[in-house]
Amino acid sequence: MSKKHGSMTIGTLAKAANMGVETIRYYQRRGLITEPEKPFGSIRHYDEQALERLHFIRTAQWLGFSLDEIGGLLMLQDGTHCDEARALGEQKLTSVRQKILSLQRIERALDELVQECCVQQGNVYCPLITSLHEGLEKFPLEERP
Amino acid sequence: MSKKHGSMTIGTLAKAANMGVETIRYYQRRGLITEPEKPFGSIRHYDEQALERLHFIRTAQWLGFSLDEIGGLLMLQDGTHCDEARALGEQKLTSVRQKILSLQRIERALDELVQECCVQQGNVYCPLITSLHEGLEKFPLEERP
DNA sequence: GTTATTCCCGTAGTCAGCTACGGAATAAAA
DNA sequence: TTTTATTCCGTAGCTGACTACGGGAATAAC
Repeated sequence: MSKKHGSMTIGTLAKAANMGVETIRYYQRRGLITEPEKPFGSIRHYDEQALERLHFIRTAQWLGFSLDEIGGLLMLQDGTHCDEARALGEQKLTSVRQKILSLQRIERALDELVQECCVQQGNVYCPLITSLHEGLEKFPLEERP
Repeated sequence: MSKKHGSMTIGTLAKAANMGVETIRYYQRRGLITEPEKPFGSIRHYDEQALERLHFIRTAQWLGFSLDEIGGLLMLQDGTHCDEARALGEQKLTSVRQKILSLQRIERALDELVQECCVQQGNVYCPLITSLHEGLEKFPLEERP
């Protein structure tokens, strides 16, 4: 914690990003973050950008993007492929919209179920479970990847 | 397709549930569905209940439950644990809602960016990714398991 | 009655996304 | 300066959710 941010070792970076060192190294191997050149001696140093990238990866991942997809997003970064970037961006936009729709359906389903579960106290059968059996059969099961 | 439903072989069950035989056998191994006793000869027979259970599993899975969680739900099935079931459902509901919000932000960002990307030809930096970084920094990163 | 499926069962492989191991080199703390 | 972290790097292992393989038994189709 002595150096200004802008020069973290992989360990401190990992701590800052709240993930393991090995995970970062794994992302490097996957090409998701670039391994900084190491100076004469030996140890590599990472800057704020790397941390941001890790945050980005985690968020995108949480949103349901695979590491490959995230790699695609990150490759748009150099700015020299604006066309491809736009294409990929549009593609992602479509998939994001689909995900939103799916999640909204899920939300409605779950919401209904939880409501029902509150109301019918003292029932022998939990309506959540029953609904999962009965009520959800009409839901589109096919749309999962 | 000769026997009345109530006596399916694993293959027909698989077909009815639209999944592979191996998947069903896998669920049996995981304890998600009980393996019916096999009569004298050799072949096991499955009834409607098994099919329902498979539907349940698939639906719950679609709702974002892991197989372990589904196992938990199935154990609550006796109806005496309605509270726990509700809690589990509410938990999922919360996380689904958060995901929707995040995705909607990403959607807006992507949308704007794709627009901008068209306009600003010849720019060195693609505004798409930059904004993805900025826009996402405020997101709740901590809530992932 | 002879093929051809289908079932049974165990084991093994796959894919994504990590996580751990081990041993040498280097940096930080005492 | 010695001890104690940390880093580096390759390789191997793990978890979740399947998916496939192989060989023998049982049943269905012709």
